[in-house]
Amino acid sequence: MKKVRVRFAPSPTGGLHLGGVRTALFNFLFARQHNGTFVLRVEDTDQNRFVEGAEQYIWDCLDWCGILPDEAPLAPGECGPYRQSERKGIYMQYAQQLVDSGHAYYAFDTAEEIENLRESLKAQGESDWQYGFHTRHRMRNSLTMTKEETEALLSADFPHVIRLKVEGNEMIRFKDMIRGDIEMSTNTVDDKVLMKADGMPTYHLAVVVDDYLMKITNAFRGEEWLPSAPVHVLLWKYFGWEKDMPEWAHLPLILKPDGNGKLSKRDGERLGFPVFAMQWKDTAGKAVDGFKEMGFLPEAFINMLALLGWNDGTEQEVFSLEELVQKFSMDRVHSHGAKFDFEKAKWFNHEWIKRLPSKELADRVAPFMQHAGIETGDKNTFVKIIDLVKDRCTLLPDFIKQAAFFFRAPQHLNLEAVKPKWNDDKNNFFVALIHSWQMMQEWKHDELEINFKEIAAASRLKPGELLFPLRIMLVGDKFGPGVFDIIMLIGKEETLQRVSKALQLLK
RNA sequence: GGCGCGUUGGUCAAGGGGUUAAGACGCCUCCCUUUCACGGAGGAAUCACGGGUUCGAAUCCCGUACGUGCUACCA
Repeated sequence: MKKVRVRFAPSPTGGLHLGGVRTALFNFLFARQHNGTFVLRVEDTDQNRFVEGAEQYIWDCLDWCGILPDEAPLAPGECGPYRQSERKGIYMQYAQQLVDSGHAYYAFDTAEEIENLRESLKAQGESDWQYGFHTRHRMRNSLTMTKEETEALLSADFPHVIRLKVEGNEMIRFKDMIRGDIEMSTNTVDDKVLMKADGMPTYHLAVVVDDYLMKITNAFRGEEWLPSAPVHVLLWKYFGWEKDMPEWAHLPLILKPDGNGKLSKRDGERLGFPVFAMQWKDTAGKAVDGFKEMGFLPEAFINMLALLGWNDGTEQEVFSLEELVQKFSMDRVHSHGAKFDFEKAKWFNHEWIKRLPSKELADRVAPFMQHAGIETGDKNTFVKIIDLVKDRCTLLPDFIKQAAFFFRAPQHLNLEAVKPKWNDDKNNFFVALIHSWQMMQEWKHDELEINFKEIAAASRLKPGELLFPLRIMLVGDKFGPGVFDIIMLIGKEETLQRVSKALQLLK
């Protein structure tokens, strides 16, 4: 049995999309599960689309998610280099091999010529033109020219590409781990360009050569690649590497929440949710926040992504990375796309906030608090606060509102909620309460509560109708954990100060 | 247009011939809590449509419709 090797092969062209992270995740899970190797290969063969910093960014995203690869440009292994631009020199010989064996040919048609031809045919109502087995004989290529003519053009460095020569009327069959047997006719696949005029390989040549050279055993990619899979299968065959061809798995698409179609960055902006894992700054300096900045825990992000197109068949929905490694299986991945549901994504985060130990959570929350100008101070106290409010927080920034009043008196008191039922009796109660609490030797939860109830009873008022105003005085509004829990944490001095101040305002 | 892939509630989905068609999110109604949450109980699907096969079909087969992807010297 061959050692499992998988690769995530993104193009460094911008922010890392949800779907990309999921592909990386499935690769990671599969590799870990089979004690295999997870490779990150950067597919930067398109020099026009190359974006500075995108590669480091991809690494950072995977790092944040906790699914770093074993081999990558930044962590070289045996099969480097891991950037296709740096492998430029090795593709030509393989393309040449195909030319020599008659499976590829030189084509000298310029992009303009082809475009013009396509346009004119379109005008005649022939819209499905493609450079292929029934048209290649009308074009300028080494199949239609004499050997001498071809040689002359080549030695004169006339711009050219190398195209795959796809024979017609052949059925290509291959197995997809998710969809089972797939069958397609070569009649619908065109003579794909293998080597571009700039000397770079196209995706088609590069994936096959690199997957072979990197000994990839399982190739996972998005469903949008399915139509060109025959090209790749053909390439594996023409190279004579058929027995080493990886097992394919074409992952279902992640669709936009409304309507249909692939989820795009624009949808996120339009509907108000992130699409990238982490913040991406484009070359113009415009930044788009990702799940991280939005306050997602990587545990939740990964969990949510795993369940987008996969489930283990039980009712379990919350999985840790370790559990996913254990339970993930490609044959339970769906063959149809799923609409992205941001509400459900938030639910996953809420679940993870509730589950993560408060001590751990505190470290994740602290940066958000600091960003809001709140110093979290003593860690033990902060952990207690986190423990008290975490049920109420869905995204990490929610902690700012839910916990701020522990650190500073509320800026604004929602007295409107209290005033309608405010009266002298209540006022007198609080005056008595302040007096009594000032005398307290020890500041203990149960004793404070007992004392509170005693004074209430003496004032012939129900504790409930007094607890509510007290909450407003301490928190500023109608939310937060138990009033006495709050009192314990903010302490005697602060408690009495807030109550006194509120009483002034209520006069 | 051609080719591929797909189609169970608003969304994610379990289900692989016989079930009252799970569960989750969201929504709605209650309970708990005189806050907000958490927690708990409940409510809502003629399984795209039409034909078959079968004693019996969400499940198998064939059509149709619809959706989506690809159809670049982009990946």
